[in-house]
Amino acid sequence: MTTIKEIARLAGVSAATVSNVLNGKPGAASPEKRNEILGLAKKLNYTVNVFARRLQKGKSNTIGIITEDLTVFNTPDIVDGIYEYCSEKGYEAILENMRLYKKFGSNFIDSPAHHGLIGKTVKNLLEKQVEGIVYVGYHCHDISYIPRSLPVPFVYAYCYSGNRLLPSVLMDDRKAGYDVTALLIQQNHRNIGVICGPLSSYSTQQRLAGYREALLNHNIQYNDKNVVFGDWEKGSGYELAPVLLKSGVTAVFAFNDLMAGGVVDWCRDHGFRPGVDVSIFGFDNREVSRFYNPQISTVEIPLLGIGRRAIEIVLDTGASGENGTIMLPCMVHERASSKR
Amino acid sequence: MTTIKEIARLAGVSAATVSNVLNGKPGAASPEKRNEILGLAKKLNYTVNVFARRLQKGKSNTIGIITEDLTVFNTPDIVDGIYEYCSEKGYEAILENMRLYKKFGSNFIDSPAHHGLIGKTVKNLLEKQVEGIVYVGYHCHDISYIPRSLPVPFVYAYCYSGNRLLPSVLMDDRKAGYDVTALLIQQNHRNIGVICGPLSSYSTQQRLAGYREALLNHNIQYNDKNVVFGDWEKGSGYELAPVLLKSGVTAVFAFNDLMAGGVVDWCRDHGFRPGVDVSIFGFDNREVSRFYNPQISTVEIPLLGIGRRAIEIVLDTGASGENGTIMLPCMVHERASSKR
DNA sequence: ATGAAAGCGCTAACAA
DNA sequence: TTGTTAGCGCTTTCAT
Repeated sequence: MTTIKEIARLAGVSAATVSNVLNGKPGAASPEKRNEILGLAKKLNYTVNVFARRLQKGKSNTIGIITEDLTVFNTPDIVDGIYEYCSEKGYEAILENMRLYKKFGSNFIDSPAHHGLIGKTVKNLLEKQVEGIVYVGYHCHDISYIPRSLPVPFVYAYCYSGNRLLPSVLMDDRKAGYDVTALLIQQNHRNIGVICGPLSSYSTQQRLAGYREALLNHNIQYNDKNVVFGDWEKGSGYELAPVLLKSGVTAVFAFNDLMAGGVVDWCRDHGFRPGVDVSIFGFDNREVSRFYNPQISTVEIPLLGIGRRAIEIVLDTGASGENGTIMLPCMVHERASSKR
Repeated sequence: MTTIKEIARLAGVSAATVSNVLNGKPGAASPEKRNEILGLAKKLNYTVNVFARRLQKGKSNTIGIITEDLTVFNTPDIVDGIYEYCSEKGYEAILENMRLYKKFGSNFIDSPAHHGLIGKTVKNLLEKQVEGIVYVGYHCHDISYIPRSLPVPFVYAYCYSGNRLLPSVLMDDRKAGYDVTALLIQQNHRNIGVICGPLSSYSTQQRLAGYREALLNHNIQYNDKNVVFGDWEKGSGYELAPVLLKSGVTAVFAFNDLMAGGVVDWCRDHGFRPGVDVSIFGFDNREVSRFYNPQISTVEIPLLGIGRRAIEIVLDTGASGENGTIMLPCMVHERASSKR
């Protein structure tokens, strides 16, 4: 690797002059010298060593991203949003992928081992002089990890610190639950079934709260027979569909697209026409929802926005909303599985 | 940020001693001094500046990854494979995401603007002293970009340099085409329809070649009425299905899962039972294929392996196979859409 | 057991 | 217009 020194030697000037010329300082050298230096740099394929530069400048212009698992479906878009904002602001991003899901499955979350791993990862990032960190969860869960005496801003994205000690950016699950329910009510459904995820899930709780709120606001009696709990997998949608449909619901709101797909299947296997006899809603706007037949109505999570907002807070140390938690609105997509 | 110097001052020793102690050099200091230094480091939350260290050591232990688009479905797993191998070898990875697909769509590929962007990205990585680069395509396409006088190894993953000047790692599309066809033949299909992608696509050409080879090896006449060309979208599968089925094929091999889904839909809409009256195969093993009803038989691309192999070549400057192109075998998954 | 000194590649303040 | 000097934080001889 060619260095400034070498160019200086060949051009017969000092390293300082080369540095100045290469950095475009006006009047750093005579036109001839300037050209000579530039020519040498090109010929020798000179590349600055950004780390030497940063060391000297005392500023890294870099932030760190920690992902729980890059291969879980929502993560890349969040990361993408972070990168997007960074490049707009002239920042670099370093990505640390913990590969949690692949390595440990779901039970690992918020365990001491998990906290330990985060600590190690944070330290690693800190050694690289990052000026802030965004932590990207692979689903919305509570995470009580608090880095001890963190010298840089730290924001959770797509997960949250239940103890509210660190800012988080999430989608507004409650509002989404409300919106879908209100939409179905507006379409004259009075008996709306819900297939939740496990009750322990934050998203389940929030969406369910939104559902109840919408019923209340429209003077519809809440009926707990209409609320059942699945496990986010397609199979549970298939199994729970009859429970709801036999008790007379005219619409089913499943809390993810996979379970909604299960409902669609059950309907078709048993003579109910999705989108005609029964309206079906999913959640997540996964690829499968648009691909399915019929296409499944769903709710899009503002992933890019979550990423952008999180890094925005980190960099601008900006307004962090009430309780340090920011909720971004989701977008409802009506498709054939629910259109009337 | 605490520095070694500061600790040295507080402990009343030299920076060299602190460095040695912190790096675990045996006999660097007396036990008491040692403890004092370690204690101070902990108390002051000391973190090494890895860049200062690297500058001094003259080695970055870092490789660069360039992705065409991180959010396109196959990319994260390839990246994951790269990270996995790196962490095994104690290497760091820097990710540069060009966001091509999101920003420009498909026409951008291999255009001068694209080459310019790659050049810029490579330069960027080089400034960070990477010791090698893996370039990850978002689909298998030719890319004629050759970095001029690259000082570090450069490998294409999931795309290839048609001029064979740089090594590439790909899946073996031809073999996959052969395997699926042979499997169908073995299941007594003699009239096998194919829905390709556009003929300009490398994967299309390869898989089609494999298809023909399998027919040939089993003494089945190739019939070009059985080969049609779609656009990778579900709709084209739906439209082309009748073209094939009405001419009497008993099996349809679509070159991606989306188009296979379209075939399934058409069959169901017209009284053909997928997996019974007609066998349907897709390609890619996307989430949708397993989610569909019936589940779609498909071919899994060894994404993780492609990533691992690519970085392996970069780091070990290892055996780069014939023509510098390495083909990794795919895995066939038989599911309900084709089981007999 | 401990430290002084040199230097990695670069930039910036100040001189000349 | 050009150069000298100093130093970013760290590691590594080589002395002591």
